Amino acid sequence: MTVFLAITSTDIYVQVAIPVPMRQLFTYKVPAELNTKAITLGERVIVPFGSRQVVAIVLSIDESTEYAAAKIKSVLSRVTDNFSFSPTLLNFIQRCSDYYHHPIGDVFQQALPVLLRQIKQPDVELPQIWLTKTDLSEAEQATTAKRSPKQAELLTMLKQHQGMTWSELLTLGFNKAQLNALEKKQFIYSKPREVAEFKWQEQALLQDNRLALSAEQAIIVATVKEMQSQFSCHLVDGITGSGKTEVYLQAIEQILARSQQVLVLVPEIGLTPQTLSRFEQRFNVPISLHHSGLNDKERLQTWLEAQRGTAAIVIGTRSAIFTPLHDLGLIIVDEEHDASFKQQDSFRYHARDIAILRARQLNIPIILGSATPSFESLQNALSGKYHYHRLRKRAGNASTAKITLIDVAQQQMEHGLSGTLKQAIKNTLARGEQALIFLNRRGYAPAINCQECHWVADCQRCNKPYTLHQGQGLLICHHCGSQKRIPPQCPSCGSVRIKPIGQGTEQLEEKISALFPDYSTVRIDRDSTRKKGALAKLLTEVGNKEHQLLIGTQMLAKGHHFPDVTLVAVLDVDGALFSYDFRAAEHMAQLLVQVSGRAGRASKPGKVMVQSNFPDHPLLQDLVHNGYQHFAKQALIERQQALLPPFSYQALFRAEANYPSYPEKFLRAMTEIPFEGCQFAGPVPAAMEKKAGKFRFHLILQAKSRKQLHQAVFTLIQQSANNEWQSKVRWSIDIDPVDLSW
DNA sequence: AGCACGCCGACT
DNA sequence: GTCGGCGTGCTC
Repeated sequence: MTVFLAITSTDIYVQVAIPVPMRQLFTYKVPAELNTKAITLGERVIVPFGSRQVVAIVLSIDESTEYAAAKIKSVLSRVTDNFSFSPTLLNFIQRCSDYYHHPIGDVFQQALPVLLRQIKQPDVELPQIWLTKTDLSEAEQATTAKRSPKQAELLTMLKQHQGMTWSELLTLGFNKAQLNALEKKQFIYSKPREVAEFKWQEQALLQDNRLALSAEQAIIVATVKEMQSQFSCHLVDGITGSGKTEVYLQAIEQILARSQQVLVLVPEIGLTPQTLSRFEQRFNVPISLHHSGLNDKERLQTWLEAQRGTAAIVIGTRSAIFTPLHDLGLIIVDEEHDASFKQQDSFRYHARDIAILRARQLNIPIILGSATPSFESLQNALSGKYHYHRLRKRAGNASTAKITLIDVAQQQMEHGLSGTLKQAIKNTLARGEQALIFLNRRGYAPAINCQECHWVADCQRCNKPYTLHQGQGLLICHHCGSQKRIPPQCPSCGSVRIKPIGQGTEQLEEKISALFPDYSTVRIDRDSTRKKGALAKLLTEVGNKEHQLLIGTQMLAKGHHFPDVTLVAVLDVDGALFSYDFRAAEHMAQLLVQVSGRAGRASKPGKVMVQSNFPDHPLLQDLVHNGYQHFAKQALIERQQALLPPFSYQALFRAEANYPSYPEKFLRAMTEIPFEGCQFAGPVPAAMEKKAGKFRFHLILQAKSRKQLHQAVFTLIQQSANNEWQSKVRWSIDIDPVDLSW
């Protein structure tokens, strides 16, 4: 039909998504000469937009338009590289835009590799892969094995696989020098990878290291197999060392055996190498990577290999959920509770949540794995919405450190360190073992309490702790917005020692090495590992015991195992117990359990010591004595009673402007109309109220059902056009917000 | 988000 | 006199 239209040169109009934060499509005319080969949905076109040109995506093709003919411009050109969005991916991205109420053009922008968003389209080459030559001299190999073990390791790796890319090898920890050396010795050569759809062959499975499954594991693999052509969501809840990865591998094998592709999502910090290495040991199939260590060209190659069907497995971080896999058969989200799956700016999607959306759309299974499942996933599992699989048995030599609480209320503190803890660190170091001091930086504004009697300033109306806004010397309730001055004295005991909860560890990093001068201290955080390969280097040094005392943040809680670290010290958990952010305790618990899985080994079990002013707090007690699951179930009961997520649904409206009154007024105007089944909390100043000279306010909308939430958000967006403060503020929507502090 | 247009302050 | 500060409005 479209061909016929082209012949008679009837005008064709397209509605396109433009990379601007506007909730609308734009209509353009397609000149007949550009439509000789009929234009298709999902294609990219270059269009004039204002005074510039942009790459846009075709979302509808029409024979007529409602838009004023005089204002319509023509498409300048079509991008003819064949890499357009498939109908299913188009639909997926549109559904993401709808779910998050985020401008469609911006969503497409994020789903498209940087190089394909540009007017000047890249020259696409096939990725180079490295292979071993067939006529290797035994003698020479033996010499290499002896003289350069790392080269030998690389050679073995390449022998097992029919072609690996440089980015894979780099991610696995090899370097260019090793590769060059092997090439010089004429052991290996490179060539472009052919475009061929991945097809399962027997030698794709490297049999030798397949593990026997426990009964628990076998059931999961069998269940996934049974459901492999329908949507089903499986939560695999298993402690560190319980064999989650083996379950993934065998589930993946079933899918690969049908020549289908697998997408594996991992958290942002450094888990890709470990995952890749496990997968390479098992499968001789093309694996493509998508993580922050790759450049734009490499990411484009992953995207293209997935689309062409060359890649059998794609391993990637958050944004890999938008990879255009050609025949996707299974999605795995590892460490599904991890906060890095949620994007925290512009398009605030949660990769785990939309991964479920994508699996549902494609009628395929999805596996969520974690030792500390998010309350959302746990609730879905407990309620029967997901298949719930627990792995309780630990394989062989794995260990989990025990958590103990140190009551610091009555102790003399030295730079945030109690005497008890200081002694424990000393003892650990004296035994020749390593200690890790964990700095759990607050991601939330603190409450205040009395240092004498532990009275906490609560909002009487909401029964929630007030949040301190130091700048103004005010306490603000982040629930109802009520404010009061900081009391000069404790209303309970009259003491003047009123302090923010969870502070006083700021300069610790500098002081600590002074406290233990005989040992080498190393800091592992964002700053010290910014450089490429820096983290790997530090981890190696720690493994070699070049450092005895490690100081680190969040990132040390993830993935890496430290067998010789037998003491993990967590200096302060109290902030999480008294936060207006109802998820603070959940995150704290996940962190403690994750670190406890990082330390020690069976022969040398680790210990986690946690300092608190409130060691009797029921949540802490529950976690320490009954474990994460029990704690989570208890906390879920509290959430249910308080009607908090996952028993209700939230949207967070953020607004910012150069004057404090604008965002507040803008958001207040939104609260004027009530919505069925919905409540507003706020507007309140953001915990980080003034950032980059802008004043920021928050408004939370909470609804009993998803439907009611979406209806209300939809209406509020419509009405915002008439909001008299609308032009004075920048504002955005966060559906299912997880970080309320900024 | 860009980008142009426009209307006021301190410069060669 | 004009260069440029950023407030405002528009983009098919």
